[in-house]
Amino acid sequence: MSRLADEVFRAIADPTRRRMLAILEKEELPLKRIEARFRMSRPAVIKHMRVLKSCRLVQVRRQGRQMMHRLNPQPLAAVRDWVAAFDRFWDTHMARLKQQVESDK
Amino acid sequence: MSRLADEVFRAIADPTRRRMLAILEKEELPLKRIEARFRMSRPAVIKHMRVLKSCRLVQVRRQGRQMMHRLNPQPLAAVRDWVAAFDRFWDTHMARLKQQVESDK
DNA sequence: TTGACAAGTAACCAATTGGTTACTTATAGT
DNA sequence: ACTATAAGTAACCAATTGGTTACTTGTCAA
Repeated sequence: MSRLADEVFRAIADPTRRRMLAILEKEELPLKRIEARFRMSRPAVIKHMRVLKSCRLVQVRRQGRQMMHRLNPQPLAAVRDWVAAFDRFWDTHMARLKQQVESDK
Repeated sequence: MSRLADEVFRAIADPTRRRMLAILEKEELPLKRIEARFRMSRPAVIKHMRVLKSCRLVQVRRQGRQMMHRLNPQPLAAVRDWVAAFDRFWDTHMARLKQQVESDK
């Protein structure tokens, strides 16, 4: 598994960071607007954003003295794909169970 | 978000635990067979399994003196669903982009 | 050019995490 | 009853994590 995928799994492990992504899903926001939504200091928010940026889940552009943060869901594809593999496992097992039930008739 | 979902996100954040799930995807295994696949002590493996069990990703049954471990992918549904919400975001943005491109013609 | 404001760094701290070695418990087989 | 084997706990440790306060940097606007 790629180093970036590892980072994404780590990034979304924290509930605060998941909330941050959910907030950015609705709109692009400057740091101070994000900050206002959390009961923690700015440095704490900045650290979380650093984690999200380093795995490309959040992208930033400067606008005057504000840093606009926007969501980039693309790296989540790694998570989606990883989970999907287990869906197939699930299906297989359901099929086996069904087969067993059938043969018991 | 539910306490169990939080635990699942934490559980799959660790690459070792993801590998363990991948191994159990293929077959139900006793601890010592799992242990044999990792270069770490038994207590370390047991601790990882404890995390996986506490969020129901792994279920255990006794068979003689062995503890058989099997995968239960069901809790991963929380992750699948959470990621799926962002797929919709992605689609929306792609649609907006397309619309923009269209109107530029 | 100075004042105000947004963003960011530095240094620190307590709690959690992922690992270790040494020891214990439980079950099977002779 | 004894021995070997599988699983598990206890106690510890270093590194990482998620937070803090105090201070710095960068940009706009008067």
